[in-house]
Amino acid sequence: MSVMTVQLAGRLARRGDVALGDRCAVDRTFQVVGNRTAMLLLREAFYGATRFEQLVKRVGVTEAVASQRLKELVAAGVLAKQPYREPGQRTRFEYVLTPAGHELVPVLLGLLQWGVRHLPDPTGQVAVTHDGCGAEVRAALRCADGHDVEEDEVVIRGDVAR
Amino acid sequence: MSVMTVQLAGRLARRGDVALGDRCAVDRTFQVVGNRTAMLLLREAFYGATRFEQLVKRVGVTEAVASQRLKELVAAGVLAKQPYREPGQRTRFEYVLTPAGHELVPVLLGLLQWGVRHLPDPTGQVAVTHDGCGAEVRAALRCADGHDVEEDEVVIRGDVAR
DNA sequence: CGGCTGGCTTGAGATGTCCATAGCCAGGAC
DNA sequence: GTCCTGGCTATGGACATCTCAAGCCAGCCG
Repeated sequence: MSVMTVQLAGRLARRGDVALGDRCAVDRTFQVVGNRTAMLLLREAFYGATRFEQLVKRVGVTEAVASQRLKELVAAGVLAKQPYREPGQRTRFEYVLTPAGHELVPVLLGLLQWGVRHLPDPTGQVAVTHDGCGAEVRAALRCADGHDVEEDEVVIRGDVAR
Repeated sequence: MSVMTVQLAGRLARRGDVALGDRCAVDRTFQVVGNRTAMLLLREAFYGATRFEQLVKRVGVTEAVASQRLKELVAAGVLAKQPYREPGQRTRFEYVLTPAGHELVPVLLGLLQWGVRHLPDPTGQVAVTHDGCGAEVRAALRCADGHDVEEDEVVIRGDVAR
């Protein structure tokens, strides 16, 4: 077990040409939310849709695909499948964001906002703003101590078995 | 042109079952960085790789795919293809993040950190920390006025032609 | 000149993700 | 019981993306 520190940006410690530190965390996350349907399901869950039919209609995907992706999202711990019963109805299931799912919201809104800024839709304009002050919202980096973190202050450290 | 406000979360204004406000910004962004190779190329560009051969080797993808994705990323304004010349060499090109590309870094690191937290790699451990204080780094939302923005303080407002 | 290297391009085949359509099942409503 | 609805599952085909393998071109090196 060797320990390697990757200091960003530009001052990158590497051994050979292999990406150290990360290796495959981005890959693994992408296995879960790296497809259109999963990301749109996540968006709709964030917007407040919970029921299967609702999700299918809003995402605009077939039931087969929605079913498959929802299963994967539940397995990955992004969504939870919870029973609920409306009066006079049988027990059904709804899909709600787990705490881990909520942690993906900055990523989701980062993608949304980036598209709004850099790939504008010619047929309509969208703004993502802060409810209190009306200013534009963007994804940023913050550390657990509450500091704003700039790109060059990020350290990715990996204890990678070799 | 009608204007609709989508207030999150749970207190969502909708008309019918169509997602308002966003419509397709997430989709459009996903056209650019919604595939494994593009995201990994972005990661390596962030880590400091610039040359074609370097990117190919580190991402672990074939030259054909790398060439294709790099072209798309350049077309989308995420990377810039710049000429450079090492002494005694002919002019070559390097790929560097544009300002728009740098704006995707919080998204990229958000995905990375989410994978580190929720999909741990059994063969090694990785940490993403703040250089100054050593605390864990995560993606968060911040508005242009500098406020921290919570999930339920986000307003997505769309002027959507119908 | 011919060889080598970096930076691609092209083609064939595997795999993944999508859509459309159809069908299954449980449990109220009748 | 039969119908209907919500929530899936199954099949087939289209298209995107990946891999492997081969080849092309520019320019420096000998």
